Amino acid sequence: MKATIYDVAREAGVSIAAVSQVINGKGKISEERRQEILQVMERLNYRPSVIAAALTGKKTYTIGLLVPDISNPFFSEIARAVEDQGDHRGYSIIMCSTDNKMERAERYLSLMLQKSVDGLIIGTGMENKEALIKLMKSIPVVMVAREAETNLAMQTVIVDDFVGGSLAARHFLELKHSRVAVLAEKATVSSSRERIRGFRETLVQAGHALAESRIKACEDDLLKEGKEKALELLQQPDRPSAIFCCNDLLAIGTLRAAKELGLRVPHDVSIIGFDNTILATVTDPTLTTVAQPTELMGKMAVDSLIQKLEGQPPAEERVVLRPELIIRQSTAVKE
Amino acid sequence: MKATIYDVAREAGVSIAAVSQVINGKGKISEERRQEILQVMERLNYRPSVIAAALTGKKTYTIGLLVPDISNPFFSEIARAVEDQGDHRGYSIIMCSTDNKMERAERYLSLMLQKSVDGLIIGTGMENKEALIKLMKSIPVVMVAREAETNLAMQTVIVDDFVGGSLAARHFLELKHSRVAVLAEKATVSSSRERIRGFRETLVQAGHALAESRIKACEDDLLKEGKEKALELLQQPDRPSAIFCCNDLLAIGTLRAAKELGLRVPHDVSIIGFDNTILATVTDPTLTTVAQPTELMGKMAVDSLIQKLEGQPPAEERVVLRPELIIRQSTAVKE
DNA sequence: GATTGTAGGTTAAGCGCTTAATTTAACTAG
DNA sequence: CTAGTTAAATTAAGCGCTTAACCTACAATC
Repeated sequence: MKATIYDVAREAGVSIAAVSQVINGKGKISEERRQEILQVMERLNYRPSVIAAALTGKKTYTIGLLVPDISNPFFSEIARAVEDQGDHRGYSIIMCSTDNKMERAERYLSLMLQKSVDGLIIGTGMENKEALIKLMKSIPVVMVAREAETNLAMQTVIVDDFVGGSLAARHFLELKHSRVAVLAEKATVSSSRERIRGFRETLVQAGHALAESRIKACEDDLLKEGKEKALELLQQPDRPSAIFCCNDLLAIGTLRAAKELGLRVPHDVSIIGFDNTILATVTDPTLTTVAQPTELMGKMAVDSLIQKLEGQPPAEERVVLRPELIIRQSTAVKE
Repeated sequence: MKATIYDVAREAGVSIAAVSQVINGKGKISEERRQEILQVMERLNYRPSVIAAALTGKKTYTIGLLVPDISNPFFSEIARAVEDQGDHRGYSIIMCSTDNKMERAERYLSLMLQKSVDGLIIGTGMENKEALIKLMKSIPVVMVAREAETNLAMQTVIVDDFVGGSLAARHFLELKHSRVAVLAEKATVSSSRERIRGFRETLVQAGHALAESRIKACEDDLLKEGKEKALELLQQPDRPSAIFCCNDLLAIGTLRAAKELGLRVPHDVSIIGFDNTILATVTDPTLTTVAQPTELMGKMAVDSLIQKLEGQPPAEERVVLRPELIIRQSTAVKE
């Protein structure tokens, strides 16, 4: 059986309060007693129960991380960064993959509350404003890589998706592509929306247009659906010479579609991805992509959350990081 | 403030015991009372605290998942499968990346105990037998994708790594490669060891040998180190015509090394990976690799663990799944 | 009509810990 | 020598829940 505070107290011949005090380094205890108690704790291999401590008002030192899919490399990289920084600051991470499904997200949220996590890092869409507002009343929340769909003041660590889309467009324009298309996630994904907006606006400013028919969105299995939608795009009359994909997974789907149609990348069609995950570095051809500073984002999200739940004033409401275009082999001057 | 069982009891004009009974569907309560109480719970948006329930001997419905690195696609795929099945059965997952460091693993384990997780799924090496034995006395443990380094009877869900290595060797032999090399993880990783064993044995049976100098191991950053070690292998006198890599990440490192040396894959050197992660499908050339049934493994590990911690007799001590060779473009007949 | 059952509750202890309030002992000052 | 301080430790209440044991009507049995 695991030793409890009572066991330690009995062995050391003191009250449990004394033991509690040395655990927490509070209260008044003579150095002598303290050492005795520490020894007993050591001997019994005693570890205070986080559960019991939490019940008396202390924290659980656990935070919930909501992402669309932990097996998507972008999010697993975020998750790793979050875990590391969390660990560094003494917190564990419960992971929740929502598949961008509101139903799943809400179920997980309610569960996290029941489990008394100290705070939440949300990297998935929160379409339900009501729910979010209510949530924030009961627990500190930080958004990461996704915008909250509300005008509420929220801690947010995000990349400037608009600029990201704009970078992609500018690159295409420099390469003389004006007949372009976009492959995105479904419209409820805020980051996709912003990327498209930035992409389109830059295009428009250069005197070009982006017809709705040139934008396709994917619901679920990004790889599979991405390929399907890319096929559709690439088989449109007046085939686009360049496609901007709102993440690397979609870009890979597009790569596959191109291959299936016998189109060479970048010769026949240029492709830009987003996220700069490990995937972008290994594809054939390697992927030109808009990089997000994943590690930094994860770290900042954690710091921001912990700062909040330790009651310090929030340093910065919104941290907007700069995306960066990484040029590799999947883009070239239009023939 | 969050409503407690007391609030519900007061509002409903009953004792907290009555409320507890309807929460747990136990005891004797008239259908009438039950409905009344349910309504009050609904109205107050009451959710029982898992923490408090856990303190009275119930479970936390949380399990710890230890893997070397959640951002390694193989493990993030495992993690996703574990999460899904866990969620399905009512459990949440705390994730722990150990980087194959004993120190990290042990720190995490002790933490998981303090947090009273119900069980542990371990997908990382456990070199410290003592610690493992002690651990198993206090909490149910299931190994996944890694062998426990002990002769203890342990629930284990694993792929037959020996056969996996053997499949790779056989494939090389069929392609007339006999001057082969191996790129592995460090020797403490049981799966790497078994894969090498299977690989070598098959080679030996065919009358060939595998010199120690032809085996290189990586410690940490598999991608970076993998490339370095692969460079070494590929620059040895009498350069190997084929390299077996103990996972896809290492194979990618090797791919990069080959490219850097101006060697064509598979023309100049054939490469086999292991895991069949998403990476293997996107590389250039796509990777011949030994596939593990990740999804199934994750699912079975969870089921096995839950069965154990719900007190049912273990169905099967050791589940050994069959690996499968997926032939893609990175291997070809020796020139 | 006394006995036995039983459905439908309630009481109260306890899970392992924290913490405010209190007690005790030792010491200082006047 | 006594009142007043202070340091060191204890007492006890409480966190939100579970559960065994107990109580109370009321109906059924002979």
